Amino acid sequence: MANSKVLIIVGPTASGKTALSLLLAKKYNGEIVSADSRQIYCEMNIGTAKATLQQQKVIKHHLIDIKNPNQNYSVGQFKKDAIAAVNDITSRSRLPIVVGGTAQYIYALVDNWQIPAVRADKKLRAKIERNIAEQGLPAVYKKLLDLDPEAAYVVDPKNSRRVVRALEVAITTGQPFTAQRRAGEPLFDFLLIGLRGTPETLKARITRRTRRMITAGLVKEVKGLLKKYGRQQKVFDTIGYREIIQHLNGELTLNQAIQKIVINTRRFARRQMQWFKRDEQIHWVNASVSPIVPKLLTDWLGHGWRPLPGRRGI
RNA sequence: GGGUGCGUCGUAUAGCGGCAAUUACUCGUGGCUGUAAACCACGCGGCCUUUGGCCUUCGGGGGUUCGAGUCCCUCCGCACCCA
Repeated sequence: MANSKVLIIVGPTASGKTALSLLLAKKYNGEIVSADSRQIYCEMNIGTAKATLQQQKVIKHHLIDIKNPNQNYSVGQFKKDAIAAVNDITSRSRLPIVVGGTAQYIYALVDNWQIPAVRADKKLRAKIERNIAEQGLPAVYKKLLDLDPEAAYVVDPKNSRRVVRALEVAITTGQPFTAQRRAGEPLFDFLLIGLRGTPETLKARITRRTRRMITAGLVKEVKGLLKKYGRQQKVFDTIGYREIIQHLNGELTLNQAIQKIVINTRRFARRQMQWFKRDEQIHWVNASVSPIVPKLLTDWLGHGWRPLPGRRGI
């Protein structure tokens, strides 16, 4: 299984990952596995910049629209689902192409994170959070260190979410959290391609894409979601959705909301790059028309794989 | 024309005469193992021999004072009120 080839395409939002993945999937007989924490959700289409239904008809997509907005999802679940999808695609002699901007998901797969097999426990988390509110975060952090001294080196004492999770794992399993989170042997033969552009290009693309989303009916999409699921869903804390919700609440004009979406998307893109820029195995490409890509793929795939005829200009 | 108020870091703000000057956001750097489009930390006038030192700052100019972002005068700009 470790010999199975898996192509990974990463990059910040609006860098052109979708377009590139569609081209490569066509040319190399591939199927796409989305590694995107928001495209997981049904009915969030415009704001998450999903491939269109038309495109999904041509190229099979996995891990898109697998949850409703009122359901939770997580890295651990993603890792399982992604492995299953990759194996399924490989078994049909097609090339799995994992595409996405959720770096945590990407690296859970690529670095084979051994994620503690403890699901989010709402009640336990609520209880720990109550303790934090009553006794303060430092006191709760001390409790964690009692159960898991090694956590001092790994868990950020100021980040209550991380403390809550570490405690949740330690309490549930009776084992230290830090003993359970390791990286494993590589699962597949990965090739990582990273898409990036100059900050100016990216900014222009983001601005253009945001306008296109509005034209495509983002406000209507958000209205429909709110009507169906209420306002409280965690997923609605998503760029493009939360600003439109603020607009619908009367807190922002539509233009202000659009501006905020653009700004927040740019910040998001920068944060995404935090992960990717320190990964030395990524082959960086500046635009989806780069001639380097076919060469990389040919070298990596070897002779077993023949590009399908046609399709120039990748 | 008369009166009042206001001009402080990219923006918005704090600043009873001892201040390189508050807070928030933006911005920058970094972290992240089942919430990750989330969450968290640090930095943000300049220079240096950087647990410290030096220089330049709070619309412009002048004054009072050992000492002024803070008080006084004046000019410029903005806002509002009366004409």
